[in-house]
Amino acid sequence: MENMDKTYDPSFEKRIYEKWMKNKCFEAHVDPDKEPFTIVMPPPNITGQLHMGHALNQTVQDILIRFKRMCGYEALWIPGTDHASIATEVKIVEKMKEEGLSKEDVGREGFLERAWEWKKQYGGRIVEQMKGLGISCDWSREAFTMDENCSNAVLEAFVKYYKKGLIYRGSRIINWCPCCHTALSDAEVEYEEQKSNLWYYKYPVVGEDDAIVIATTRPETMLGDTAVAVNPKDPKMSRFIGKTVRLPLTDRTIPVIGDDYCEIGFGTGAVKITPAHDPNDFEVGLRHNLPVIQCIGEDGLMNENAGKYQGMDRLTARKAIVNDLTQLGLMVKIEPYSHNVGTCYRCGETVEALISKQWFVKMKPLAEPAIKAVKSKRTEFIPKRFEKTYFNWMENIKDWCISRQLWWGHRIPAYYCDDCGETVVSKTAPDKCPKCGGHMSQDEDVLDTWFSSALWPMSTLGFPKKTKALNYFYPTSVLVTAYDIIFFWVARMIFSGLEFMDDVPFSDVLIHGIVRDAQGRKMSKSLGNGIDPLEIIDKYGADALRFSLATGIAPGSDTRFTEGKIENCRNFVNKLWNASRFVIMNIKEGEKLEMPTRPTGADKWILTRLNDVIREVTVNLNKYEIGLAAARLYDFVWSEFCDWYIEMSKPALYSGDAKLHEHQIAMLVQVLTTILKLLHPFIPFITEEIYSKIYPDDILMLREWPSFNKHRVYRKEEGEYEGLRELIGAVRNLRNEMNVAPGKRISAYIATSDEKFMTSVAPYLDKLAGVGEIHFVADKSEVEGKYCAVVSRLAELFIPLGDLVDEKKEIERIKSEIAATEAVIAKAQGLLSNQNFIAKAPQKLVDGEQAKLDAALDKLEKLKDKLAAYEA
RNA sequence: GGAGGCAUGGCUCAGUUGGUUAGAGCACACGGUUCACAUCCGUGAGGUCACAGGUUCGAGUCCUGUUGCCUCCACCA
Repeated sequence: MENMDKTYDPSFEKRIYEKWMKNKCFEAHVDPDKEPFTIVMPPPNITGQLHMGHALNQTVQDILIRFKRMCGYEALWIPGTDHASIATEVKIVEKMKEEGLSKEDVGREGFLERAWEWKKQYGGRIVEQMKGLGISCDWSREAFTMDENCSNAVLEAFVKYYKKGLIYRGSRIINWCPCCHTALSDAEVEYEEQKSNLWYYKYPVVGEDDAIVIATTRPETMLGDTAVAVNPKDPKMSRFIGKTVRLPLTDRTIPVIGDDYCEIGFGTGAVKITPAHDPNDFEVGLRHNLPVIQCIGEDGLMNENAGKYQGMDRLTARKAIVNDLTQLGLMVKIEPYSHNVGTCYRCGETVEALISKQWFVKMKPLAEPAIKAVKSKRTEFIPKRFEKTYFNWMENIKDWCISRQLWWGHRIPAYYCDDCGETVVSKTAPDKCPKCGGHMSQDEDVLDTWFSSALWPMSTLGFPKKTKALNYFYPTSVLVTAYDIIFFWVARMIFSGLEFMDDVPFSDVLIHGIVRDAQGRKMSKSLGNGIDPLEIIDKYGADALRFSLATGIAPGSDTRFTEGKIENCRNFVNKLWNASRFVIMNIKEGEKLEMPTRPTGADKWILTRLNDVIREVTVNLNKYEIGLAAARLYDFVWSEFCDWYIEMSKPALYSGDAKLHEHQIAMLVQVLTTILKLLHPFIPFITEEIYSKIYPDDILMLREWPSFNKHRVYRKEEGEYEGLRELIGAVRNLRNEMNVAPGKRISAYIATSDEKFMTSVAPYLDKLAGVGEIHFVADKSEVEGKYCAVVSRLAELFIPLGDLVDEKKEIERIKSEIAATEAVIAKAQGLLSNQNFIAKAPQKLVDGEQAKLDAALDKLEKLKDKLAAYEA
């Protein structure tokens, strides 16, 4: 048949992808006769290009979706990209900076034009990258978080939440990034440990010759202090309560209050309270009705409340204040101190706690059903331990700040009257104020990017429209994502789904790990250790990349990407290529390739093994144990199909007997095509390519998944051939140890209880162990001259090696085998003499031990005979 | 402070509900070029499964404790 190149070259991948696209293989449709299986892709940010994490994430999803599609589900995988409000805006601002432009220079309109241009460029590139990976998503449904339908979903959600009182606008203390110039949600703040100091200084008590020492890591916020708190139960400090202290560097005095927020025994026993710049202090301020004085502005600079420090940035002001306090003799001591500082997850700038008027989602009422949904297993996490993380977050959740002072994103559908200040929240802009008829202006801010992501499983299926697709495909089957966005995304999708669809967005959440570098470090831009999936695809092919990502992964665990692993997987793919090449080049014109009705012993062995593989791979894929499934296939294809079955097929193929040949090639084709199907979800390109060489008019990805066939399981033959493999291994070992030339064929005397079987496998002994000539004997007494013996459960082989036999070596070999056999006997006897074992262990195991013991005793006897013969 | 994970040959990892002699890849040693594949084939060496207890007929696997590494959450100034 058709020639295949000697070495696997993945350049056919593009052609195969086009074939799938042309045949609309990825498209799914509402089909009431079939059960849907749906995945929505976590939309990659349009900030740049795909990294290994995306490749892993998408490989996992593609494996699942291809598997389920072959299993007969109406399998829908919806692709898309995320506008990534803040992340993209940061990138665009950076790029504009290179041109010497700022956001203000180009204005809102101009900026948005640039953003859409960016989306077109990077979003398009990402799609091309995804196609290169071979993923089978339905591109006709490709979505973008800011396309028309997703935007409608956002409007619908915002307005509905607002009408229910679940969205409100208010002045609260929020996280502010002075660099991105926007509010952030709690989830968007990352804490990192920084070395700093703890400054101790005095606040003099008014009217007394006394002072309270406070300690702080942020002296610059003292200008916003409105109280000093001590614990009322603290015997040393409670006397200060009700007194007033002078706030140094200002002309203000502030009260000393009692509040158990101040912990006894910690620090100096007193803590300065700055409600405007610390969330805890803000709470204390509310309890004591303290004024709020903001001294740091949104630009990160000291403001008009900072007196002479006005205009300084935070760190400069800190130095100046420390200096001034020292000059005044108020500084007591400075200690080195490391503590966690909140930073912006996008730009890394230290975030500032500020009081600001923002929009919030009230979380408690939404969290409650979301917790219930997971507790009642409507949604399950795999692995389960992540449910704990989820509960912990949901149970301690605070209101979600959703407004961002950015331009790229969904503009908040709130309108304020220029005249009377009336607020209207509506999907469409009101022409005039319903109260006073004045002009209404839309809120300048946009929504947190995660607000739209939270609606993704619905909005991609048509929500807010009640589409047939939404009805059929929702709730989706499984969400596949890394553990780092459980809070950002997974949790928020769950409460949004429950709120708007009255149902969870997905039944399962499959959490995978992150891809690390060879040293186990996180791949990151700053370390420069990222590996570009595209380069790997260029060098090794997408299949090799996919297989290396799928091998050895376990739910929830990180994985390392190493050059060695990718090479190994490329070699595996090459192995499959060559095995297929062997099969295909041996197909003769006109041969029937259907499954033969009368399998031989070796056929029965491989069919039994194959059926076990089908069962295990299917079970593991259903359990999301992708790594186990991949490893099982790897081992089976390489060590059983290639190393044994193909080798065993050669005598028949080269026999010159046309009937034998046809039977053998049909078997090979049948086993191979089953293997291709099983491997297809993992390495779709090469399997499709090979399949097309056998069945040019067919498409593998649309074929049915193999099922376990109990009529093709032959345990007897399986056992016999496993025995044969052992025996051949033992002969090979002997040949090696005795330095028999690899090409040299040897003869053997065989003592066996099953002469018929041993006769039937004679060709294999010849081909695989170089035993060209066999003579059956009753026992060793019939063997003349020097020989070595191989004892196995099937037979005893006596191999005359003439002068090659080194008696001393042979005696050593026998002795070590006796020792090994005795160890087996000792263990089995130990177990079998233990009454508890007999009574409590499963019968199958007891029988197994007994059989093992009998075989070992028999073997030992023969070995001992042999040894005695030598030593005599 | 709270929660979770990991610890298996030189390296990277498998090992599912406890049950043969704990597996694989890489690396290593020895041997191999006609007949699919040197991106290959055969053989071999290498492990007290972190440590200490416990449960069990039986523990790499379950429980308790110890040590070391890692992650997430909280953020007490």
